[in-house]
Amino acid sequence: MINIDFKDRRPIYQQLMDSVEDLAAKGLLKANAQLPSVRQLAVDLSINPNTIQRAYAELEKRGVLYTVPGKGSFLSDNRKQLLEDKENKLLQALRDIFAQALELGLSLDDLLARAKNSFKEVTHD
Amino acid sequence: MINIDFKDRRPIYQQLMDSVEDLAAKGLLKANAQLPSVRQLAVDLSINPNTIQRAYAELEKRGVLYTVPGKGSFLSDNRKQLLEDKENKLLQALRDIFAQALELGLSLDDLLARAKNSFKEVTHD
Amino acid sequence: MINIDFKDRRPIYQQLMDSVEDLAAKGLLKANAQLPSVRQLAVDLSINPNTIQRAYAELEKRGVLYTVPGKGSFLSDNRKQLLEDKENKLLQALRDIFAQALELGLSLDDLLARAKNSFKEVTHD
Amino acid sequence: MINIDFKDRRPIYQQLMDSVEDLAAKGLLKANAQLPSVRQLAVDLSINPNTIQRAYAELEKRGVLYTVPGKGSFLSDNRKQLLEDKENKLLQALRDIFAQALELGLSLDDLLARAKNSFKEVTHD
DNA sequence: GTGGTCTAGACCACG
DNA sequence: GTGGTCTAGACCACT
Repeated sequence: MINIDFKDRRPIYQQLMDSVEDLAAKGLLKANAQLPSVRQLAVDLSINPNTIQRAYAELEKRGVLYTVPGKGSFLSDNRKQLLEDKENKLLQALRDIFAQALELGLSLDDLLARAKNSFKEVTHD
Repeated sequence: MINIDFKDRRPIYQQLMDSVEDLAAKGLLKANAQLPSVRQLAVDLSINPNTIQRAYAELEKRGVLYTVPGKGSFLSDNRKQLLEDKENKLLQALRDIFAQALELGLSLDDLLARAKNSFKEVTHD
Repeated sequence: MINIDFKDRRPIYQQLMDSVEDLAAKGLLKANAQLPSVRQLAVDLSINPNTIQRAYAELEKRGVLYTVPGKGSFLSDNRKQLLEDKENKLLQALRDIFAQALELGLSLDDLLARAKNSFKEVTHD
Repeated sequence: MINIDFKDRRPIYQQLMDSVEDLAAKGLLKANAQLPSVRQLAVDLSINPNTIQRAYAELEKRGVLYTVPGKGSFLSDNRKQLLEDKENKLLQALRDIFAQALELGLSLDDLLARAKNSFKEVTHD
């Protein structure tokens, strides 16, 4: 369910956070479900517990999960908010791309059409 | 022409490289035009000369510029190649966004339409 | 009467102690009234009996309640003392706030007036 | 300027954050001033660099400081915002106290008057 | 020199 | 068992 890519430039704790957020946003983890314990996940992923701890702590500050000391970590009930946030990020990323295309003098519609085509090819597998 | 943002997360040498590439891709710097000397740019931007040196060295390795010992650094004549590269990067970025939208169950057309709309509003200034 | 908030940062045994002390100070629990048994409360609140045990033990150490082996736990007759303690805590908290306001250069009277106003608004329900 | 109390219950990194925020809010540290380096402060306070690093990282996320990798950490220019935040925290703390006093049946004006009096005595030194 | 990440291992509080 | 904090020491990227 959670994969770490050691070749990825992003730090491990960041990859972890993204994984958990994705799982939550996609609904693969239900609200109030208990997450693997820091130590267990550390063993499973062959990662130092401190690194897991850091990811969980940041996710708690962001409201993605809540933690009950001595009991464990549990997913928050905010999938809707998560989805909204991710949607806004995608929108902002698109706008940034649009701006760059504009500056380079590229046709936006042409670019989008080509992106769609090559995307379909890839996902036809 | 070249601005450095110290609060930007990207390293300074990276920002420098991006700036030069952008200027070249947009045609604001012509082929074979002489670039500011390492020392001059270091003074202008209040940056360590080593940092400028690194950026120039990387850009030379990428073929964006060439250096004539004792004379200075000059822009290569490869605007076409640069534009193509940037276009491919944008396409790849779009495909990544498409994939994420798909995973989140968002409507791609809807997302694109909204991005276009909010983009137009912003750029109507 | 007693509520536990698992998302509260305070440990559960602490929340329990605070609840009992509050009920006693407010007079909602009379002197010598019998408290729920450890087992009963553990079931009611879905909490580990050890946690209840710890809270009761601490409360007994503080003189808030007394335990008759084989019969149960009963509230001590010290509401006056409890009230005084809580009052002193509030006074100390106020003094701390005053000190902080002073350090930040805020007007104490102004701050108090605004706190009163916004407090009244909230409690006018 | 920065003191750590090992008897304090608050974790060290938390004390550190509070200290820096206080210095910034009180204006004892000017905007864009460079903070001691992680390693230097670690030596000065006899604390592990990781702990300093953690405090600085959190302060950066809160916008209290910004960091230029390879150069150092610098105070952000947001004293006004900091002061406002601290003021709101004090207001909220006051409202909480008011609510508790109300529940205990204490006279708010009486409580405030006594707090003021005892506060003056202490600060008359 | 600077900050950022990670590991290993320890100790504490909580349930 | 759980999470939270801290130390020691290492390595990396950046200036």
